[in-house]
Amino acid sequence: MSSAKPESKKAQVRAENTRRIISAAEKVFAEKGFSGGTTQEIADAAGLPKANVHYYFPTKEGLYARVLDDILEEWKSDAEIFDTSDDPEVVFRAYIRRKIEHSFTRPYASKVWAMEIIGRGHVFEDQLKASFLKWNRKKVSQLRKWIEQGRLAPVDPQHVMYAIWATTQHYADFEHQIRAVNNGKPLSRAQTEKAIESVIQLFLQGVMPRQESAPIRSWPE
Amino acid sequence: MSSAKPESKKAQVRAENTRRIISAAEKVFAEKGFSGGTTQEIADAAGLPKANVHYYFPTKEGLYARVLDDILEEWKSDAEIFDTSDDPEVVFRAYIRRKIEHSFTRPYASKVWAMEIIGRGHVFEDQLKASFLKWNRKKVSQLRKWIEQGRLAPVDPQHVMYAIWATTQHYADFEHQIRAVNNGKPLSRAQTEKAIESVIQLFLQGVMPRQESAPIRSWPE
DNA sequence: GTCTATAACCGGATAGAC
DNA sequence: GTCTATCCGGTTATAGAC
Repeated sequence: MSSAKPESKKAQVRAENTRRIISAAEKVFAEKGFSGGTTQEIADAAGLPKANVHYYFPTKEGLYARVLDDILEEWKSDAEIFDTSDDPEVVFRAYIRRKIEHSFTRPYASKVWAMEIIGRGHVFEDQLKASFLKWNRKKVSQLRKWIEQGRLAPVDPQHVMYAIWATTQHYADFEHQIRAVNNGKPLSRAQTEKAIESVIQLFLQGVMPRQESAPIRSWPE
Repeated sequence: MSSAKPESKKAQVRAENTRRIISAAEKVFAEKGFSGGTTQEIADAAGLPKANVHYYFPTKEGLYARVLDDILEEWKSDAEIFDTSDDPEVVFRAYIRRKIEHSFTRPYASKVWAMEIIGRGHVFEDQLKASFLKWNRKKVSQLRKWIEQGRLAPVDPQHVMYAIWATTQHYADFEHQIRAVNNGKPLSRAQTEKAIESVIQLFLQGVMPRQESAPIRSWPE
């Protein structure tokens, strides 16, 4: 009576439980790996009995695949700027920033993806590869077009993409190492901003100094 | 009689078995993670019965720690150029090249390290951190010195190190993803060379085009 | 030092009451 | 849909003969 459709209440509970299980699984798989993370631990993190996890996701493998599927969608949404701007500098700045921001706001996603690829990558191979390759091809041809127009240096566009993914996801995947360097503390907001600026500068300018007042090369071989 | 010291023969067998077990463990842990990789699988890969693996390494955890210890030594030896050259361009070229070469010749090492750091990183925290931090500090101060001398652009040296590690180790850690992009085939020697050149160019010059004939800045803020 | 057999334990999955 | 109790396969580690 309180609801027009009796089913919609149940559907809502179902959606909520599903979401919580996936979120808990992302965290557990990120910290323990697929084999190391137990369904019991996922259930505890989701606040449900273990049997309920199996009710929503009959197998651990299936739950894991679902988690990865969601992560690929995040990877894609991070690149939306490719569709809304045609300026390479604007796209690089925005894409790198968004990727690194996500490395701090949703680090588990990046970690699970990394572990999947590092290991044998069965789910990637069987269920995600085709979608990923199609998406990657589109982004790479955008870079290639800019290179042909002389708006990007003549660098291999695929390797540039690899470098963006590597440098930005590093802040999520190697969080423990970075925290150790930072005296055991996670990076502050200001330090996060510094990381973003450093990576952007690397891509836009490299690390060699610019000779502002010297039109001829002043560094001998 | 064929050997002066009777013990040395046994010591030799011991050294050989130890080496084979560590090498097998590196491979198995890289492909399956710490929890997913079984001692049985490691024993099979080493060509020994499982009980013998336990004879040399009483616990799986201890074997894993030993594998990681060896990998940190490799990371350090990759940076030897920092001690033999004082030219930033030479050092960057050599360090990046050597790191990427190792990503192709010994990919399992990089994968095990990555998984350890991505997960909770207990062994890193307990046994490797101090040695790693000391080594890192030394390399970073070398970069900082060059920046003060104006021989490197004023970029944060620690983030430059992160970027080098990320981009070079990516070719080992994300090998499956890269192979998928490359039509399922591992990179050829020529493609490997292309990867090395691309990453070196990224660090030395960035991706923005150079205006060779324009001595004054032509890019407005 | 090597190997077979086994102990002790744990985790994914399910049965079946509610 | 939810939850308790349980099964079953697999894993680390060890005992003990050779």
